[in-house]
Amino acid sequence: MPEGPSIIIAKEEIRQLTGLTVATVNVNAVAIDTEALYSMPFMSVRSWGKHLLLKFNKTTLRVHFLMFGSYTINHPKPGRIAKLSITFTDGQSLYFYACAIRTIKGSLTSVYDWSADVMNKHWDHVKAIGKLKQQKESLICDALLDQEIFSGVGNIIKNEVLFRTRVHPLNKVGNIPPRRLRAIVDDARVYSFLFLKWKRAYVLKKHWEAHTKKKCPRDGHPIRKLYAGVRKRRSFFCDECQEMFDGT
DNA sequence: GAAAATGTTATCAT
DNA sequence: TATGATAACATTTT
Repeated sequence: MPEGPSIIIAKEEIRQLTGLTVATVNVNAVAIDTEALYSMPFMSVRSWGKHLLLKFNKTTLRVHFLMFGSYTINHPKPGRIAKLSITFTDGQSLYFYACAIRTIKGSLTSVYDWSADVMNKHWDHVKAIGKLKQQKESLICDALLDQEIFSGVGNIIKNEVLFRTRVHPLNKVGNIPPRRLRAIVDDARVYSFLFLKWKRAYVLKKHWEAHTKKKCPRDGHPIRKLYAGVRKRRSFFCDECQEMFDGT
């Protein structure tokens, strides 16, 4: 479920329930005020990166799927206890499993910087470059996972973008030439939309060039796997065609 | 059946 | 206090 494009798909599916009125709410091990939801109209759905935002009349629910979260509409998963179940007065229902849920008070715009979301129409690549310049010592494989810079980018997108732009994941941000950094920033958005298109068509995995791969599709060299950076997430890369800019 | 993985956050140390 | 490392959580796939 996790990365930004998957949240876009969730948003679109769940949007069909907007306009309905909440009938019942059930939570399991989630600290939210269910009282505030009863009888409330489900107004709209938005997203910020990996955050799915369900707007009700007086409150907004923030759903984060983490690694394993999922949701279903009208069909609860047999034998599973949802973190959150909502039924509407017309009989339809919405279920969230294994996710983190919070309420947000106040306006969303006061909480979220939409220009940091790589899939948002307000995405601002200039701001992203500016933030990267603030952390020259970070490895690019860590910086790409920074949700304050690249909201919505996850580990798959990270690996694919670095492969596509031919930049080695172990580069320090400050060592990457401006033109290449710009290419990374731009491709984070471009690849996210490709991810979305391929995910919708159920052909995402077959388009992976580096992530989980053994052999480089460009030159046949081995793809190396390393738990790199302070985040220790899997990096898949080709030492031959992804450049190091460390001056050596 | 063990292990790893599209991720974040709470808690424990330093 | 503030920062950083580690643990915890949870489910599907390999």
